Amino acid sequence: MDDSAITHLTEATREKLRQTVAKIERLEEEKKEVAEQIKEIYAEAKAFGFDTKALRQVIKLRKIDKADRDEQEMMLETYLIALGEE
Amino acid sequence: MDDSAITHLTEATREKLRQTVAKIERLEEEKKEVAEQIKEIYAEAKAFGFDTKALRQVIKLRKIDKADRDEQEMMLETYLIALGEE
Amino acid sequence: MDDSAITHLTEATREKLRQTVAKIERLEEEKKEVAEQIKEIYAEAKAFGFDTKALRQVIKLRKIDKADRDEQEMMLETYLIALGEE
Amino acid sequence: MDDSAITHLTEATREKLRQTVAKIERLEEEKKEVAEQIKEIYAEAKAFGFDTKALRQVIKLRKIDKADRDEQEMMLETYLIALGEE
DNA sequence: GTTGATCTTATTTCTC
DNA sequence: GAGAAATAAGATCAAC
Repeated sequence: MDDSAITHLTEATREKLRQTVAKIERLEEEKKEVAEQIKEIYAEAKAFGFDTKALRQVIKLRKIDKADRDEQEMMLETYLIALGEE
Repeated sequence: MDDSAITHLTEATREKLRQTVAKIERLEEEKKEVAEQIKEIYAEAKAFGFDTKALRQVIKLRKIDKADRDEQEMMLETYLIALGEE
Repeated sequence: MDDSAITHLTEATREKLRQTVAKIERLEEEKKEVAEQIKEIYAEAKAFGFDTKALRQVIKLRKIDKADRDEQEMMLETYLIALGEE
Repeated sequence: MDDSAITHLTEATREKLRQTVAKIERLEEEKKEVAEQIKEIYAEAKAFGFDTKALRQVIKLRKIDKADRDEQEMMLETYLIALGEE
């Protein structure tokens, strides 16, 4: 960050900026960690013998379903059965 | 994933599948929440008067800088080994 | 894309489609050739005794540096406008 | 590039290294340009009224086909007809 | 309402 | 062949 560029910001504004950047970077770090945990789950599932491509499809279908349950009834039923839920 | 493929999973395997799906969905929920928090920070910053486009650039630049710094740490050593010399 | 959808395209449109597909395929072929040339350069470098892993890092670092420089050019100006100051 | 790190390379080797890096960077630039040209073709096709999603599928199918012609005969016939080729 | 930007997912590619 | 990285594709959302 180039000091000369922000010299004429008030100290309060500069402080606000610093905090904002810090918060965003911390949250992005968190997000990254969660994303890595998800990858780990998929890796474990694969090691266990699941087809991760199919697994991803299931997740996606269930996600669509949550938003759109009414229009997708047949599909819903299909994958609920697939997951062994009745 | 088709019905016939699933039907003869053992109950243990089906249980494992259920747990895997549940874990992934929970983590994706977490990730989504963090993403929303990030959006909120940007919204607040905008309300405060910051230019969010520029703010995003700052974040991005700092990320590049960090990658750059990390890489440069490895680099002196690497160059020597790397360029065919010891 | 289904048959019935295509059948009643005009000949002019079909010709346009053919040309479009041909152009894309030619360009993808070109891209593939260039990628192969890059691989060859790395292979030659390796044969010459260079450590290709390090070479790749050099290329990558220079790319980051370039992105960094480009971004920094925009940055002074951007910061000022950006951070809510004129 | 840190001079002190490569000082003890012979001038010939350094020159070779420079040329290698330059060649790779030039080729990567070329590759990038070709990729941009492909994007342009898709943009033009879209402006013309083609469904780019379908277009991408056609390209993909034809690519698979090239590698795998025998196993894909019915599919092949379908999209050859679709493209108006007999 | 359409382009543009961002973010995420998916596929491919490369290396080990 | 498996894991990581690069590239491409698709989806989403804001801005003009």
